[in-house]
Amino acid sequence: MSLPHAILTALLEKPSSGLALTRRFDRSIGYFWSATHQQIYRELGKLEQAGFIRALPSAQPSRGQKKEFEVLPAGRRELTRWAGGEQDSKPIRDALLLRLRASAVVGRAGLDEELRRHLTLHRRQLAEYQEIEDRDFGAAADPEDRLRRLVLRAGIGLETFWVEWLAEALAEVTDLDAAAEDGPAGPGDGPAG
Amino acid sequence: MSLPHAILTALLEKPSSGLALTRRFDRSIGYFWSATHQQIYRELGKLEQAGFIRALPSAQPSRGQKKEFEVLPAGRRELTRWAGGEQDSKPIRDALLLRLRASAVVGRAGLDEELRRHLTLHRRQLAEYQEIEDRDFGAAADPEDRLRRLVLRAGIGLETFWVEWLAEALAEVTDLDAAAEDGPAGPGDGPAG
DNA sequence: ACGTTTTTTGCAACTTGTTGCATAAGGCTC
DNA sequence: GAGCCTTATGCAACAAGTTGCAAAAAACGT
Repeated sequence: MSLPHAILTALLEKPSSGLALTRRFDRSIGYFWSATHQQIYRELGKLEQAGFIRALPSAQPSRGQKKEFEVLPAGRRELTRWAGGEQDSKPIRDALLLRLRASAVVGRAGLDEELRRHLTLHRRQLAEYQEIEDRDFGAAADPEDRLRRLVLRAGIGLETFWVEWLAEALAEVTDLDAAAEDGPAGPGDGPAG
Repeated sequence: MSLPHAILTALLEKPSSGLALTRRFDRSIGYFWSATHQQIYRELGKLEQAGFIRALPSAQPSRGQKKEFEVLPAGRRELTRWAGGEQDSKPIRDALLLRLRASAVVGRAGLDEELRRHLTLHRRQLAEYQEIEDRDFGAAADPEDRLRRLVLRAGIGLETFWVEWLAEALAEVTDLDAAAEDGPAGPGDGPAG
């Protein structure tokens, strides 16, 4: 729904080719709006047809040959229009939380390993974000960078939350498994479900 | 990808009709795995064909007539199998963060209103979660409820994070707008972008 | 008994996102 | 210059999610 606007933003920050965009989506923008190269190429085609962007004249239209895009005035207007409206954040869809809920019914086999795995992943992501903050946002500068830093701090806050929650969850599950070994077990209970 | 497992979990917790499931997805399970009634009916059909669930014998197969489903042993096995694997949480896709990034390029017109709107929404959601915790999870009880409470606490933690971040963002944007009124403005700057 | 509303299930068309592969150009190696 | 890897663009088929609507049954009012 907002992929075109993500691309317009990225292209306004810096005109790029499809592959360069894909790379940037893997790094900065993709942290909060991911997209595959397929989506990006398809959307670039649509945006070009809509007259929002155009290929830089240097490149001929041939397959396998780099094609750089820049945003046209109509594209900037469209992004401005979109940014003036409301952005509804859709509800969470988190498979790990779903699995916890499932584990309450069919048993907790392997749950602690999975929690530990996620803990590692989120710690790594948090470290990456903090590295970016240290590198790119030393002293708060112009308004543009202060807004971008705000976005980064959302990422840091989210990862911090997950790391803390996962630690709490791990402690709880460990406690449950220990209790199941001594005491009697209820239905669907026990570490080897 | 995990909608069938969300439904199996819900049906194991309590056999239900399609509409009843939809209602429950609007409340508890949908807080971390949302689904429309369309998705649910379609998936119920697939699950029935796969032999994972069956309609309770009482109901005849006729349109507009309630049809309750229960999970068959094969369905429980499938859910157990799924819960034994890895659940990859997909990257965030947050339109508000995207908009912040866009606002850094095309101006901050209306940004503070939007932040305030989200703040209200997240405060409301947080209150709803806390009400559920107070109502349904007084004293920590059996292992099943302790796991479900853990899930709820993830929701509470996430909403708490957003409320805090939005307050921080609002302060930052207010400060930027104030600075733009006195001092000189850079490119893409100014409260009326 | 009759029309209206609500409940419940479902089809069809569409949009968005994913996966696997194809194709072309350019550079590197031998 | 033939083979191979990397870069770069793109098609096609599929899977998942959304939107709008239809239609049968039940409940309700008069």
